[in-house]
Amino acid sequence: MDIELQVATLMQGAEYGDKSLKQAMTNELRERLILAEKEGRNLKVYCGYDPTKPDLHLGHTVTMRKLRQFQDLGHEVIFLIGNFTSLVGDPSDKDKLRPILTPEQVEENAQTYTEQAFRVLIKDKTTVLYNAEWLSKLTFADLINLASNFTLQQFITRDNFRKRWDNGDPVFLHETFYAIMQAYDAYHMKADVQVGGTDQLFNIVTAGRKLMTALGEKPNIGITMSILPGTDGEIRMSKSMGNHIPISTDGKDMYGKIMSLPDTAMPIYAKLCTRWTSDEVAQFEKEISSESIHPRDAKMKLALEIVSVFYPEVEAIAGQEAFVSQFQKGKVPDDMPEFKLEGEKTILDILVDTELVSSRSDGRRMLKQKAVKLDGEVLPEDPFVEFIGEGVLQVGKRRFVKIVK
RNA sequence: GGACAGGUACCCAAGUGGCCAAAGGGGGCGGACUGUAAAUCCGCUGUCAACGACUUCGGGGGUUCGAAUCCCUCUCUGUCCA
Repeated sequence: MDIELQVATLMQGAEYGDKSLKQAMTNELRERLILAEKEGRNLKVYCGYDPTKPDLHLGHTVTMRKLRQFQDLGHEVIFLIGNFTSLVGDPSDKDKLRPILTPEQVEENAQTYTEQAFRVLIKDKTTVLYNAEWLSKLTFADLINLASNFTLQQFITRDNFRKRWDNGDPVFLHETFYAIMQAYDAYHMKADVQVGGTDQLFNIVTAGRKLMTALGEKPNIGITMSILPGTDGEIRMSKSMGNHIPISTDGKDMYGKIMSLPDTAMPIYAKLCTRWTSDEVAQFEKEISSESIHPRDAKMKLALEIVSVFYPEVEAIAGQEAFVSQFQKGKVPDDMPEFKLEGEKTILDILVDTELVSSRSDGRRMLKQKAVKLDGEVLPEDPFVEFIGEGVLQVGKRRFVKIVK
C-alpha cells in the first residue's frame, strides 16, 4: 500500500490531546515507513496488555484492531503480555490504587486474554511475549540506573498522580515504577511503533521514548488510541461501569448492544472498532452528518460491521435479523427457554417460577404496569387468577418464556 | 501502637430520637412515543395473598413508650503520626 495511505489509515483514531504532538508522530511514522522500505523490512509494532481481568470488552480491542491493521499491511506484530507489570498495576487509568494480583491470577487471565485477542489478530502472524522474561531479571542496581533518567516532578505533574496528591490520597512509590518498567519494555524490544490508549501517553511518550533515547536507541513512535466510550456514549467503557460490550457473548447480543448506542457515539465507534479504511470512515461520517442515510440504518450498518469483526458474518446477519424481527417488528424471538406447566398455578406463581420476575412483589408490579403478555395479549392485573393455557409468556420487551404443558 | 474520619438500599449520597421502608442522583425495570434496546416524557424500584404486616441503615448488646439517629462493645475501611 502507498505510504501516504498507510499513514492515514494507521493514524486513524489516534489521539494525543495535542496537535503538534500528533503532527510529530505522524511525521515520524511516515519517515519510519520510508526508512523501513529502503532497508527492505517491515515495521515492528507492539502493544502491551495487562491481564488484570479475564473478560475483554470492545474497548480493549481498539488497540488490537490497530495492531491488526499493521498486520494487514504486512508489518510484524508483537502481543506483549504484561505478566510482570500487572503485578504492580498501572496507575494510569485510575485515580485510585489498583489491587496487586497474584501470579496465578495473572497467568489465568493471560490465557483467556490471548484467546479472545485472536478473534481480532491473525494468530500465525502474531508473536506473543511476556515481559517477566526480561523485567524479572533486572537487579536493584539496574532499577536505580533506569530511574535516574526520571525526575519526581515528571511524575507529580501527571494528572492522575496530581489529583491524588491534591486530595491527600496516597501515591505509592511503586506506582512510579510502572512507567519505568513499561519504558524498559519498549527499550528491550526495540520496536518501531508502540500502540496504546491515550491513557498510556505518559508511559509511551514521556517514559518510553525518553528512556530509549537515553539508552541510545531510536525512540519508538507512539500511536495512542482514543478511548472508546461505553454504551452510554459518554464514559469510558468498563465492566465496572456496566456500560461494556463483552467480546465473549454472541452475535445477537453484541448486535443489540451496539444498536443501543446513542447516535452521537457512531463516529467514534466507526473509527475505533471497524475494519473500514480512513476513507470509508470519512464517508460514513459524512452520511450521518448530512442525513443522507437514516440514523437507524447507519447504526445497523455499523453494528453489522462490528459484529462481523468478532463473529462469522452469517452470525452477524442472524443478529441483525433477530433484531429487526424482535424490536422493529415486535415479534417474539426464535428461541427462548421453555417452562413446563404443572398443576394449578396463579399467574404470579408462574412469573416467579419462570424467573421472569425477581420476586412476588416485582411480579405484581409488572402486572400492574401491564407489562405481562401471553401471546401478545396483556394479562389482567389480578395476580391470583389461575394461569391457564400455553403460549409465549412475555414480560416487557425482552423477557420471554415459552409455557408448555 | 496512637490520632482522626468513616461503614445507610444495586452504586453514590442525605438523614443525628417519632412526620423513616428511609430525601436526592445514578443505574435498572415498565409504559408512552419513536427511528432502535437512541433521545424525550411518565411511572416503578425491600418482602409478604398487602389500605395492613414483617424485615432492613457494618455485627452484637443497652437506654427509651419509640433508635439509621443516643450509650457500650466488637469488627472492617481509609488517611495521618510513630
